Amino acid sequence: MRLTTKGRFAVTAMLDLAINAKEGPVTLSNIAERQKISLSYLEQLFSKLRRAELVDSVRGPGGGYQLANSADATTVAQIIVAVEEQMDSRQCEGKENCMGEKRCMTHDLWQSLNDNVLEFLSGVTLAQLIEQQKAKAQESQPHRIIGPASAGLLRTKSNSNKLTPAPI
Amino acid sequence: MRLTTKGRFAVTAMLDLAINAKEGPVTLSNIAERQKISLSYLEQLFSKLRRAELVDSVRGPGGGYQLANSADATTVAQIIVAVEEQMDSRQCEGKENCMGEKRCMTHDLWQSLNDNVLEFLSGVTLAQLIEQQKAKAQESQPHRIIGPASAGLLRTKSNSNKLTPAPI
DNA sequence: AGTAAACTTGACTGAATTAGTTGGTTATTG
DNA sequence: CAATAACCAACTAATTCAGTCAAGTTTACT
Repeated sequence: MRLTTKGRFAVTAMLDLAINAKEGPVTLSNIAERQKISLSYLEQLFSKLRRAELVDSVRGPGGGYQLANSADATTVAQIIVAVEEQMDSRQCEGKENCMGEKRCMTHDLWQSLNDNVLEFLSGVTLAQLIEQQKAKAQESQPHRIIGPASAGLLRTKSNSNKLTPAPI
Repeated sequence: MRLTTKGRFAVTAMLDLAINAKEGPVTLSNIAERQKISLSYLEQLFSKLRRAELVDSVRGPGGGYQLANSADATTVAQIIVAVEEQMDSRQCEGKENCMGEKRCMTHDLWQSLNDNVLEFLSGVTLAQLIEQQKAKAQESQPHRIIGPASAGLLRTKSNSNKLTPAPI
């Protein structure tokens, strides 16, 4: 998995959709205007989002896009996976005995790091982001918004707790 | 923050360093050979790593690089921040009243997402990665290596647990 | 002191990705 | 039929990624 501005744009657009498509579909031109993202770039992104079945499209006048699932069933992880390319910086491209002896170190290592970041982002839904947006609008106090969402990470089935968390 | 192959290369190289620089510094040529990364690309990466004070360099014959701090005081987050460019896909470039009314949505939103991923990666040290590498070499059973390291995420000081984790 | 090993730096390159543009076509509504 | 808006494909500029090349500098060793 990869984290670039592309994924950010996609999540931003999906957030806009979740907020503004309560009654009827929303056009990409609207999103483009509100979020200051170019229309054609949005088209590319939503083409991927549609193929990933995260949004539904309605053609013709009065048409536009809607979330395919509810806002609390749509995770940031889904959006990013749908939109970002995946990275493969292993010198072995899948084959097993890549470095001869101890199999190139990065082989599984990054896979698990990926999995963990992904699992973290799977714990953050659009609904949560919207709620935080509202909450912040009232309090207007910054810092640590999504923090507790990381509770999603606790769903790890494993239990071998050999690893001690490092001090910051 | 951003996650690309660049950061992966850097972490891989730092891991190699941590493992092989137990006695005396290690040359980039050695790392390049072992990890199959181009020497000059490593030079660029280590230039940044040195400026970030994550490695010490020793010049002259017999020289090379060493970790500046111990392996369990060096986190994946530090390495990635040192090496990756940072992303800024906000249409407002820092100024406050960007969208007029509700300040462009992405303004703090991504900051907190960033912070959380970063905090997660701060919980993973080189020492942990090495240990897992060893452990796996014996068992040779894949899946879920870093999982429990996410315990680092529990260090969130906050308590307002309004956000319920979403089902996968 | 001289020299060679090794790091350091900068400028430069091709490929890939990002972001945006242009110019269509199809489907749907009125 | 005309307007709207999704869909689609090719193309472009800018940026980043990854690597190359060619200097320099520092240090150790003879």
